[in-house]
Parts: sequence; structure tokens; C-alpha cells
Amino acid sequence: MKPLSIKDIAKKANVSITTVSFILNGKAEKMRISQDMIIKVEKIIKELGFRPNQVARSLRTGNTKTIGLIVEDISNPFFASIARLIEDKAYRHGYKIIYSSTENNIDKAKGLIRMFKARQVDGYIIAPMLGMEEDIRGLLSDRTPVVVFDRHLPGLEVSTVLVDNIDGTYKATQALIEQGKKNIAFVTVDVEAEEIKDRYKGYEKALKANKIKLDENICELIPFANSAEETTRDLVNFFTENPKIDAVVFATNYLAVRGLFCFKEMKKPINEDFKVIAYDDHDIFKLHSPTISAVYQPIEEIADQVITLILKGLSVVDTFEEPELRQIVLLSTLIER
Amino acid sequence: MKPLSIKDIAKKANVSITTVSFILNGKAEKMRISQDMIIKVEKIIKELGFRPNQVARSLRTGNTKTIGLIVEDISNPFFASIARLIEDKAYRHGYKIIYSSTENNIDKAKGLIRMFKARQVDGYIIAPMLGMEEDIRGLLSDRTPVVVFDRHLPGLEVSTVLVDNIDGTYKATQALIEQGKKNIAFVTVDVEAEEIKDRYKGYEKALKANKIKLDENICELIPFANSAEETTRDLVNFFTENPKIDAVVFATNYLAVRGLFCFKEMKKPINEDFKVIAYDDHDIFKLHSPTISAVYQPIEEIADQVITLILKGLSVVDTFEEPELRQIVLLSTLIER
DNA sequence: GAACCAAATGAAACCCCTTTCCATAAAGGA
DNA sequence: TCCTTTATGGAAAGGGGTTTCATTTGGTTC
Repeated sequence: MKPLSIKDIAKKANVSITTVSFILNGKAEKMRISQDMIIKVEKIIKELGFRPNQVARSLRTGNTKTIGLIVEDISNPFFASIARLIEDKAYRHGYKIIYSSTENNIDKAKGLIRMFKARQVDGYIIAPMLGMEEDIRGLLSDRTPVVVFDRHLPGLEVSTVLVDNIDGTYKATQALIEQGKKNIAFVTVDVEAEEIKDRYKGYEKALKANKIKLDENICELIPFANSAEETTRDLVNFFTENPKIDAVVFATNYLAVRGLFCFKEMKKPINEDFKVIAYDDHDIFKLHSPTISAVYQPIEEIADQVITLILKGLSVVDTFEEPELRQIVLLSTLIER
Repeated sequence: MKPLSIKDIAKKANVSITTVSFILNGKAEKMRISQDMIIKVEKIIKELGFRPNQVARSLRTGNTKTIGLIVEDISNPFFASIARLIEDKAYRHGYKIIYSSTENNIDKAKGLIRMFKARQVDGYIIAPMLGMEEDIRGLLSDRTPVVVFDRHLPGLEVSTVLVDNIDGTYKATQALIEQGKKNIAFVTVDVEAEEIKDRYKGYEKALKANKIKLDENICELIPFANSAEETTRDLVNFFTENPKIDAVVFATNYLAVRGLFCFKEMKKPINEDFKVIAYDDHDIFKLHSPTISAVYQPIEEIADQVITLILKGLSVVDTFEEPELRQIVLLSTLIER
């Protein structure tokens, strides 16, 4: 059974498809369709349960009421939570989300943008990676709204929602220093992203502010491509070789979890003599014995700002107005446990 | 700058749009376009970086190369992991995913299906909830491929990928009984889903098999609508009022996590005298002290089967063949820690 | 009563692509 | 020479909407 089309409605109501279209789009008043007609047609639409074909509509109007969401990995709890919040808010405004994970692979990322473009998504929400600058610039020059979050790309002028990463690790490191820690390790990942580097900078900054010499031997760089097991193993080696470490700041949620696995394996107790701070909070850190302090990124607020910015961009897209570029930087909170 | 259209290519190449279209769609050979022409046009397409408008293509062909994914909550790690795997596999076959969370709200769920329909998604992957039967039947009667997973709806004939839920809690309960537990509690949620009921049945079955009388007082039903805090509080009350409980099986991942919070709050030790088994594995259970046993659902295999079924359905959709209905039931594993 | 206007609706172009059917020219056959 | 093939491409009809512009009334105005 073929789905209904606007023609069927027009025929049934004995009017032109134009009239039906105007009524469907709430332009009936403006187009001076009579009240009687409006009521009559609306009744038929409801009776038959007609829903206009969104694809045809998109073809004609050029907008799809779809937002493309590009993140590194949708199964990462940080992104999954944000995706859920974004989806929820977008839905209320009639937008749907198409998502994809880049897997931190620049070719896949570029391919995704091309694909989204071919699908005419109206706007993009991107947690970007290095190398996407040109592609994003291309979108912007087509007047397509783009909001970037979580990471920013230097030299790219686009609305952005970030968390102050320097501040996050600064607070964490500072707290450890105040607890008298002298050999604070830093564990990070070899992803070429400003935010990751900023987290290192925050660590550096806190050390410098307290006149502690940075010891590169206790800064560990884990390959992104590592499997979970490889990461745990690397960490075990690292902490075994550096027994003087009396505290550690992890640059990401994922690393901190692997760290906990590592300490479990090593039977290395986490206590007053060995403190751990994670980046991004998680139930794991609340339930762990002992509980683990964490730098909490305000997920709800990030999602809020992102969706607000993108909706604003979408609403402005076919006016003359220049889309407003905003750089929002939120602060994370150190949750001390 | 307007995006290129097939017309621009045709003009540039001095051929008709028909020819370009055939070449784009790999039908050039069949349509006996000369090699020279193919090479020439392909060169121009590549030079100009032309990509056909997917919306127009969809309107004409009726397929969008899009799969709708409907789950209860995309931020639930179980669904997020599956979503990631599904997305990845779909992507390799040229399909994109549009997703939405039902939030266990039947009206939203029905709205989603309508919206996906209007967007002409080619196929549906649904973790359904009670009340969607008619909507899904409607899809099937339009010959739209649907694969249902995680939950099944009684009386609905559709390809399904399930995990044997009875078996899961049966194994869990049986293991506890073998450890000499006498008062095994069961904590579940008031969601009207067969799978959730099955988990209860598995618990019941194991008790019966061991001639242990089921004590309804130690079976707790938590409202789905509860907040995290409310759930924890309810659980605290429950365990406080029933000190004789010497083991507990949680019917969902989420509940088990709340349970751990509850025990932490109560300072109730988990040990030989009080055993806990969770449903769905999670890093939390591996890292917890002590580690927590869990019923592991084979996520990767679920995703594999789901995507295989949906792709098969999609490939058959415009042939005469009747789409094959398959019911796949996978087994979960009890991971004893 | 001619000219004009507002109100209410419809015709048709257009969005960009796919696909069926047709057209043309060169080559082959009788 | 005339007719039939074969090889190549093109014209045009949708697919289902939206939107511009035209048309039809009946009513006003002078």
C-alpha cells in the first residue's frame, strides 16, 4: 500500500495541492485560505493520518531538520551522555540527530562530513580532531551552522563550547601539592589535540606555581591506538619503574579507569601515600574503594550551550544576519573524595 | 556558492545528465556508454569534487540509505556500545544511523516511528517497548525491514535477536545456591517487558529446581521513573528491612550499580556472607572491591546478528522474496568473580 | 456600467536525480 | 539500394512536496 501523498489529500478534499500545502505549513492564514477550507482539509489530513514526505520537502526547501553529530566514539560515556542530552533537546525543536564516530581517524572524519553534506544536514555538532580545519571552514563558508565542542582547533573561527582544560588539571595538581605530594605523575594520551595538551599545561603550570621541578620521567604518554590490555600493561611498567611517584593525575576518564586496573593488578594501594585524580567523573570513581577524586566536566551545561548555539545558528541561516560566533568556556570542578 | 548539481557536470562535459547519472551509478557499461566518455566524465566529476545530492536521489529511488535505531536510552552503556558497533558495521555498507531514545515513553516511541517513516528510513533496529506492536506491524506490512533486539514483544512476528534472559538469571541464582545461599533476593524494575519478567522467571526457576521456597518479601520492584537517589534510598530501605538476605541478583546493570551505592552507604560488606550478582558486565564490577560477578550479554555478537539481519532484509526488500524471519537467541555467560 | 480591488484558490515551475523509452548514426546484410 | 542491427546518447517523465504568480469571483467605487 503506497503511502499517501499530498495529491491524495487534495483529491479527497477537492482542492488543489497548493491549498493543502499551505494548510500543512501553517501558511493558510497568510495565504488567505478560508477558515472553512482549513477546517475541512485538516479534518481529512487527520482522518487519513497523512504525513508529508520529509524527503520531498527537504529536496524542495533545502533543509532536512537534521543535525549531524560527529564525535570520536559514541560509546564513550562522556559522549554518550552528551549525545543523549543533545538528542533530547534537538527533538523538542523538531530536529533529529544523525551521528557517527570518527574513531579518531581523519579519513573517516572527512568522509563523514562529505556524507553528511550529501545528506544535506542542516547543522553540525562536532567534537573535532586535528586535520578537520579545512572541512569545517568549507561548511562555514556555505553558511552552514557548526558548533564545535570538547576540543578546539587552533586558527579556526567557529562557535565553540569548551571546558577550561588548563584549569582542570591545574586544580587537580594544586590540590595534590597542597596535600604535600612531591612526585606527581601525569598520564596522558598521544592524541594531537589542544585540549589534551592543555591538560598537560595545567599540570605544568601548577608545578611551576609551586616551584616544583617538572620531571619528565614521571609523565607517561600512552598510544591512543593501544588496546585496553596494552594500556594497562604500559601503566604497570610505568608505575613499577617509578616507585617514587606519590600521586598521579590522569588526563582522561579512560586512562584513569585503566589506571585503576593497573593498580589492582599491582596490588598498589591508593591511600594517603598515593593519591589519584581522574579526569571526567564516573560512577566507577564514586564506588571505588577508596573513592577517587575527579575533575568533573559539566556535561549538562555543555549540551545546553551546544544546542543553544546550534539552534541559534539554524534560526539565522536564511536571514541576512551574520551568524554570531561565540566561544564559551566552562569551568570544571574538582570533586575531592 | 551553490553546490554542484548533475547539470553542471553534464554541461561541463557536454553530455546529457542521463549519461552522467549512468556513470555515477555504475550503469555505464550496461547502458553502453563508451569507455572514452566514462573516463572523461569521471575525470570531471573528480576534478570538481561533485557528490550527488542524496536527498534528491532518495526522493527518486525511495531509499535513503539510512537505518533508524530506536533504543530506550542511548547513554546507557549497553545501548551505547551496541550503537557504536552497529553504526560501524552499517557505515561499511554505506548506511547511516539515525537514532533516538524512547525514554521508555510510548508516545515518544510512536512519534519516533512516525518521524522515521516521514524521513523514509530504509530499515529499523528497535529495542522495543510494550505498546509498539501495532506500529511495528505497520512497518512490516509496508515491507520495511525491522529487526528487534534486547526485548521482544509477544505475538509479534519479526526478526529478533535476544539473549536468553531466563537462562541468565537462572545461572546466576543457581551459582549462588551452590554456594549455599538460602535467602537470595531479587531486585528488578517495574518495566513491562518480557525480558525483565524472564529474568525473574529464571530466578524463580532456579529456586524451584532447588526446592527453595520463593519469598516475595525479598523480591524488590524499583520504579523505572525513580531518580538515581530515590533508587539508592529504596534499596537501602529494602536491605535494612531484610537483614536475612545473604545474596542478591540484580535484574539490570543500572540497578546493580545503584545497589553498590546502597551497600556503600550502608557500609554493608560484600563477602562470603553476602554475595552480589549483576546483570550486564561493566568495568565497575571488575574494579569494585571485592569484584562483582555478572551475567555478561554478548554485545558484539548481538550487534553482529542485528546488522546481519537488517542488511539481509534491506537487500531483499525489492525482490519478490519474502523476507526471512529469524529468531536468534544468544546465551549470556556468568562471569564469576 | 466600467474599472478596480481584495479574497480565495489553482497552475505550474522548481528542487535534483533516476530511469524508461526514443533517436540517431554507422555498420552489416541481402 | 534499402532495411536491419548495433552502438551511443538524449529527452522527458516522474518522485512529492513548496512557492511564485496568475486567475476567478464578488463587491466597491465613481
